[in-house]
Formats: sequence, C-alpha cells, structure tokens
Amino acid sequence: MSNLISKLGILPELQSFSLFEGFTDQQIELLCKDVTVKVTRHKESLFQFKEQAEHFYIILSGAYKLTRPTPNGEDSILHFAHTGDVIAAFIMAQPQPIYPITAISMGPSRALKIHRSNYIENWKNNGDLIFKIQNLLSTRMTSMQNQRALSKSPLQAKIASLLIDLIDKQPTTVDKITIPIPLTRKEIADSVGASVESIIRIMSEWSKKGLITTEDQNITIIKTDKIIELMNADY
Amino acid sequence: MSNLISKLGILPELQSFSLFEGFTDQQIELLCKDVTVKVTRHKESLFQFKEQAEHFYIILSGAYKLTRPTPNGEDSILHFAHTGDVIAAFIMAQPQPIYPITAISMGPSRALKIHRSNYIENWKNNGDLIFKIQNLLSTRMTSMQNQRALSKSPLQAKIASLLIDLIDKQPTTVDKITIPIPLTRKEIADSVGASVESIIRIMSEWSKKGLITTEDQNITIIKTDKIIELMNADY
DNA sequence: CGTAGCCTTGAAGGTGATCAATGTTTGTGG
DNA sequence: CCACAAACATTGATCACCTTCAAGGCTACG
Repeated sequence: MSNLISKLGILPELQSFSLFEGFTDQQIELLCKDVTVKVTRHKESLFQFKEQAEHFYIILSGAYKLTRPTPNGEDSILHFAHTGDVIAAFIMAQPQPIYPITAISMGPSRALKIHRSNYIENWKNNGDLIFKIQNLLSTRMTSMQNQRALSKSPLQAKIASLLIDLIDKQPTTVDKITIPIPLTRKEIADSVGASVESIIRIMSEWSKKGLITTEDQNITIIKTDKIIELMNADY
Repeated sequence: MSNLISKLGILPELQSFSLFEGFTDQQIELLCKDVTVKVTRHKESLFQFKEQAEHFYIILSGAYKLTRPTPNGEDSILHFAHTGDVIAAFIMAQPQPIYPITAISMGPSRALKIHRSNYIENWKNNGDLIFKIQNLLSTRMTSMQNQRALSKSPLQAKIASLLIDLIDKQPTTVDKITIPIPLTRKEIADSVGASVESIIRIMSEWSKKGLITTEDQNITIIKTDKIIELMNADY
C-alpha cells in the first residue's frame, strides 16, 4: 500500500471539496488509492490534446485552463478549472480514451493524478460519486451553451458573460467583486474567440467608464449591474 | 405493473440501440419501467428551456433539435439528436433539475419518456449504463468543442464542419453522402451562429461548384474531400 | 541589459449582418 | 378545389463590427 493520501497530507483538502461531501475518510482513501500529487509551474501542462488518456485529475490548488488547438495554430480556451474541479473524468468511460483538450497550469498549481483503472474499479459503481461528477459536468456544459447562445451577440456581451460566469461565487458584497483567476487579455481573447486588440479596446472603455479596474492581471468588477446589462445588449 | 415495454412493442427497437447493448430483456424491462411513448409532430416540443425537469427521453425514431433561446429572441441550435440518443439524462443527477435546453421535433418523431425517479433508482447504480451515457455525452461535448475551436474561422469552415459532423456514419461509399436529417437554411444558420442569407450565399456557391446538391431539404455532399479541406481553410 | 511577454493605440480593410424585395413551396380553411 | 397565409429560399445593396497589420511602451527576469 503506497501513496496513502493521509500520508500525503491532503486529506483535509479533499474533504473540503463538494465532490467528496458526505464520504468517510476510508471511502476517500479508497477512491484515491495509489495517487500522486502533480505540481505544475506556470504554463506547464498536465496533459496534451490527443494524448492517450491514462489518468484523470482533481485540482488541489491553483487553476488550469483547458484549451484546444484551432486550425490557425492558436488555442481556444474552453474552460477555466479551479480548485476542487475534476478534469478528464468523464472520458475515462471510453475504452481507449484520448484527451480532447490540453490542460495548462495558470501560475503554480497542484493536481491529484489518478489512474484510469481506479475510476473503473472504484468510481464507476459509486452512484453518488458519479452523480457529483455529472453535476460538475452539466454545470460546465450549461456554461458552454450559454456562451454559444451569444455567438451572434456583440463582443461586449461575450466578454461580460465570461466575467460574470467566472464569479459564480458570493453575491454577498453588492459591488466590487474580483475575479478569482488572474487573466491576461490574450486569455480572454482566446476564451471568447476574438483578437487581443478587440478585448483591450472594449475593456479600456469599461475602465474609463469605471465599470471595472484591473491591476496586474486581476480584474475587479465595480458595477456588476452594468456589466450584466451589457450581456443582453442588442448592439 | 403497467406500461411494460414488451406490451408497447418497442423492445426490438431498444435492443438495437448501443445504449442497451449487452443487456438482457429483463434488465431493459426494469430500466424502462413505467414509461410512455411520446409521439410528436413537426415543430412540437418535448420540453421547454427552464421548465422543471421531471423526465428524460430516449429517441425511438425521427430527430429532435436541441435549442436554447438567445438574447435576441432567436434560437441557437446546440445539437441534433437522432434515433437512439438519450436526452436530458445527465441533468437528472441534480436535486432540482431544470431543462437547460428546448427539444423540438423535426418531422414526426417518437421518444420514450422516462421519469426521473427511475433514473435515480435503477440507472444511477448501473455502472455499465452510466458509462454508456457518459460516452454519448462526451461525444456530444467533443463535437461542441470542435465547433468552438472554429469561432475565428470563416463561415465556410463552420458550415463544412457542421455537415461533416452530421455524417459520423458510413465512410463506405467514397462519395455522395446524404445527410440523414433534412435541414432548412435557417436551421443551419442557427447551428453555426450566422444569418440565413450568409448560409444561402455560401451553399449556393458550393452547389454551383458541384460540391453539394440539395433537393427539398436533403443535402447531399458530392465532394467530401473538398468540403473537408474547407474546414481548415485559413481564409 | 537585452529579451520575452504583455498591454496599448492607430489605420485600413474585409467578412458577414442587416434591410428590403421577390419568388417558391406548403398547408389550411372556406 | 381554390385562395390565402405561412414558411422557406433567394438575390442585391449598404454598412458596421471586428480583424489584421504595424509600431511602440511597459514590466519582469535571466
């Protein structure tokens, strides 16, 4: 018995994830049997698009962007995965899974690397766990569909939608919400399918109007209501 | 015991679906306990976006388009669901599920309507079945991601990609593949996020060049290789 | 101190949307 | 069975949003 998660000292972290809510320590120990903690540095990738998929991951800390190469050789960002997210789990169901995306670390991050065989042996027949994963996935899918519905909307609406989507967090404070992930303009561009320059032009405009502020790469939304208005703006 | 599927006479159909591959008649009977067959006419909807989701569906015959309203009041088409597809199954995992899409019948169609409680009682703990559903879903998701990666590509590439995606069928005959679903130009437009006029202009061009032909609403791809080339065309 | 990555601004040009008008097919009710 | 409405297809002209290209400034890091 190697690599017990209690030995790795990550049990407290795992317990805090909604994924393992209601599970006993022993159950978690079984589900995370023979795992390793993969530490990645900025821009380092967890796995590559089209690689053979032997493992899936749970994000322990930091964040990863899930990307896909485009015909132009650029990258399209499909999702930002945070702490507690599960990546590439649902493709484990395939007989010969291939990663449909690349996972790139944003800043230093840590992820739990779990082998496919574990998914098939221990995760597959755990109905409650599968449900949790399906919930995570359906949330992600709904968010993708929301974006899709904006394809004919002006670029402003797409950016607004992205920002709002990234703060599914506390609506506690009425104003001044900071986006939990530092984002470059290029990353925003790759998320909404636009050019960097266009992003800059629109966000500069917003800064001037006092809707947002950005310091370093942290974006703070000052007037949330105005941003939400822009989401539905019909030009 | 009402509504046995053997009584409804749809067992042979169900057996032919990859979803139930390897299951015994008794198992299928249990999984489809207390179901009804919903017959829909052209443009009739199975369920509506934002409705309370009490049921999920298996398509018996025909096809449905899965749509989502856009801010402009139009509809964005997210997926074309064929015979054998399962719809809205994975949102059953949520405590209070809401349909994230609308399902609209394309021509006369039939679908098996299954209650949520059945999913929780009989489907949830059937690991093999869950895997099949996850496979269906991951295929759909990958296809959505493919489309997403084309967001900066010219409209031609998007249309080409859509058409190719709709013939995941037999690569048997080298040429002349007819798309299994009759599509209006508007539906194509709503799928790729463009205007009807633009679709028409491009497809007329293709017709003139002899790449495709359309009669009624059935599109036949004549020169598949040329269409595939257009998918990656960088203007 | 130079390179690399990110941010910014300006000018020109193109793809595709919008608007408008008309033809064609389908379906429905008198 | 015809007439009218509704849905779909088509073509042209105009215009705006966004991309592309080009050039430059800023900061961090080896």
